[in-house]
Amino acid sequence: MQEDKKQNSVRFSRTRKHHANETAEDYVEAVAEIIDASGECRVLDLAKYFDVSHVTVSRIVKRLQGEELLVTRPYRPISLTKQGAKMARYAKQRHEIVLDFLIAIGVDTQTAEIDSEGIEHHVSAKTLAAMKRFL
Amino acid sequence: MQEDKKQNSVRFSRTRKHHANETAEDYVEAVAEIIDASGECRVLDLAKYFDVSHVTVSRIVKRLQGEELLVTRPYRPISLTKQGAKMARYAKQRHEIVLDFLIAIGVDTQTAEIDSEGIEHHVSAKTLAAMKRFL
DNA sequence: TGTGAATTGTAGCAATGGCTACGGATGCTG
DNA sequence: CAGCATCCGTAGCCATTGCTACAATTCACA
Repeated sequence: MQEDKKQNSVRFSRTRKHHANETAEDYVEAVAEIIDASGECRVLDLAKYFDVSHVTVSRIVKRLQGEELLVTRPYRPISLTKQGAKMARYAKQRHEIVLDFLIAIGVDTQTAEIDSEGIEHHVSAKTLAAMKRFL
Repeated sequence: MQEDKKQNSVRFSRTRKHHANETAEDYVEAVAEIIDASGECRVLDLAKYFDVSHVTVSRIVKRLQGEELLVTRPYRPISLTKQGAKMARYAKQRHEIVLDFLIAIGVDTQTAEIDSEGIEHHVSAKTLAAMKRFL
């Protein structure tokens, strides 16, 4: 019973906290991507990227700045901290492996792109390794 | 640009709403599992299952009753509606396919159990089909 | 340079899902 | 059948992520 409980507490990790992590990963990855593509990243770029209002982006950016994942000043572009860049690299790598893996097992590219976005946050190191072996 | 925006709105489906769906699926699946295992499902059973407080369960159960996924009365056991049972069957099936698939690509059972919980909600019909073909 | 468009921030609302503290129901057991 | 333990509901707090409406800032161009 105790073991079951412990196991579930891992399996169903507390939602709010877990999702905040996913958001952080999505945002740093997007910031890296946007800077890479266009030279700088603004609040509105992220709003378009995630298809949410600029207000939502603004608030999340503020939170992530507090977590020292990115840096910005009012009305200024957004850049990643060292820590944020590290997270972005890791997220991107994981994302690419999941994407390539889905394509490798026969999922069409567009579906693979959609699904990999959702899946990537739930893939442990071990599963990621298994996907790499498969590729 | 419009196309990109549209695509992203699918890829990054609005979090709150999406997560509410995940919660619903997790709960109906758990209710089905608990009833199957012990004959009835109580609030506390779900609280132990998800390792959250009974208060959280109570509120979510109320919401899901409003969505006609399950039925209960104060201080009484919880059962699934027809619609809830259907969702539970679908979720269970999808869960099992993802779990078996992860094991098939070489992930150890325990890790597969953890990861499949998170992954299952993000697997489209097409990806699920690809996993089935692989098995 | 000044003014208007575009961008970003702030205020404040809702929904969801965490929690503790406390009170009411239920039901077992002496 | 009385009382106590267990179960469950309510009140009320917080955090996160949506939103609209409005205010402030920046920037380009006339």
